[in-house]
Amino acid sequence: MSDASFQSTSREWSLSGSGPLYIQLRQLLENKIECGDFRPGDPFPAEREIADLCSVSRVTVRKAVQALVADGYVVQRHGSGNVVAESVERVEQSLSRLTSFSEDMQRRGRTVRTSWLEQGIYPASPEEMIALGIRSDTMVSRIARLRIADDTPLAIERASLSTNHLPNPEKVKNSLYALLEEYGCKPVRAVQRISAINLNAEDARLLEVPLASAGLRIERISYSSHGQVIELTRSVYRGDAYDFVAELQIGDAAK
Amino acid sequence: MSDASFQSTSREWSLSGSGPLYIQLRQLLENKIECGDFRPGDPFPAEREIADLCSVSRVTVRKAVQALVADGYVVQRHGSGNVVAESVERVEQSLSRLTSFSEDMQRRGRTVRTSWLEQGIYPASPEEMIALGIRSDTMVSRIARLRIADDTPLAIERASLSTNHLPNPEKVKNSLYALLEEYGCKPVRAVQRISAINLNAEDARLLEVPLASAGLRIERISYSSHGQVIELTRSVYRGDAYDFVAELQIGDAAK
DNA sequence: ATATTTAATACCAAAACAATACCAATTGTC
DNA sequence: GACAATTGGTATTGTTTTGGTATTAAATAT
Repeated sequence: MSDASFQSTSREWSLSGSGPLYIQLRQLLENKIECGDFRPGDPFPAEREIADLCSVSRVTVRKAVQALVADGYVVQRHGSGNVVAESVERVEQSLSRLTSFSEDMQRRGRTVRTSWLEQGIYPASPEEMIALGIRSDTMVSRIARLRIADDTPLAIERASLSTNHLPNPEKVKNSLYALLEEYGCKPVRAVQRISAINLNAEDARLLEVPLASAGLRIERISYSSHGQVIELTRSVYRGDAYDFVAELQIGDAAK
Repeated sequence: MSDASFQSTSREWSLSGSGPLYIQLRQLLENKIECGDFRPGDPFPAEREIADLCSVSRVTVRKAVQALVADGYVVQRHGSGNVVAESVERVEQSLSRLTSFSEDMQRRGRTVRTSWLEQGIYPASPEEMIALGIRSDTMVSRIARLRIADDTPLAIERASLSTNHLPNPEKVKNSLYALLEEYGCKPVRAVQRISAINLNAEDARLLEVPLASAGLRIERISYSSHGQVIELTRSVYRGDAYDFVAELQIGDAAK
């Protein structure tokens, strides 16, 4: 309630630039979000409040805010106020540890076979560029294999690595990680994103299931001990034949 | 009431901050619990008492208290009074990461709604009998709810419990785990099985997606500290709107 | 001059907030 | 067991806050 001359960070609330006010204001607000001045998740200042702070009309503020809404920066909520949104529209939830493919298969006593689909060096796709953090003119090593358990195709694994980390993808025979260890870039941490998809034509054929069957899609990014991205692996598992098992401890250990 | 300057402990009962009263009050009460002012185990001040102390309406107190109930801090008991819950908060938080959206959704500025589909006692299905380890003539408590964010249905949760552990499923309002705490059977461990399915007619209708769309199916079995099965929860998430994220440590730390 | 953009004023509508009054369940006492 | 006191539960309503919209006037571009 007290006066708002308090100033949280380096940037102020003054509009001293040139051009339309609502454009300047939009820039100002966007910066405040990008800088982390407004944390995604919590309330965005009310429109009248911003209007007072910047000494402009509320409609001007509105125009700026609406531009941010259009770009997905903030969500408007009539009666309760606006909030800073997270940029992703897909909802995420965390799990603890997951069992790995081989681990799981062994436990179920099944025989595992691998069929190679792809093994070589190719121009990087946009998705690979982003995930691996490489430039557009770089090549990447790709390894794609079909996992077969007891003559039933279970999963397709497509791994992409920078050629720095894996210059000779054709040499991978069994364990990718064993070879990586030779080059001294062993992954120590990984983040997996698990979602459900309807299989496309190619994947459905490979997995020998009808088109549009449900599949588990797992995108994994592995990091070295230095925090460097090592590999991007996109896998698709047959939904009708594979389960991921996660075990959680719900400890009182907290506090 | 003028003489509210009375002060029971280190902290006062005055609300001098800014913002909605019930939020301030919630904060105040939560602090008192965290500080050990109210010890877990026994009685929480009556609502009318708090109302007098803070010179606010009882409904305001109620709203604050209900927020605490939703987070598992307090258990309400009609007629006899409220009770400070045990260290449920960690349980709630951990399981919360898996089941409830509220936190994640609020972070994204989305409004969360829950629609109850089923709440009662029914004859056990074969699957439930096996998972819960009960005899064929036993009844089970079922709770089924639809999780909705911004008018977009995101998930269906179907929980089944033995009637020994949850004799009154219709009483579950917010937190299932807070209620379970009353009966002294709180889950400490859970195993989740994640798979992909093509949604059946009913689930597709509820989630407002085309028939046979891909969905994430998560089956969770929670255990008490005695290794007894507490609950079986079968959830279905919209594949096009939900990701699960898992972070893994690779290598030595395993096992 | 005329049309478009810009920004202000004033008013509308929806949601949340908080208070009053009343209902229902449990407990203790007689 | 009946009854009263205490406690949580609910409905209703008025107020406040907040976003939403129409209108209008000035500035700018065409």
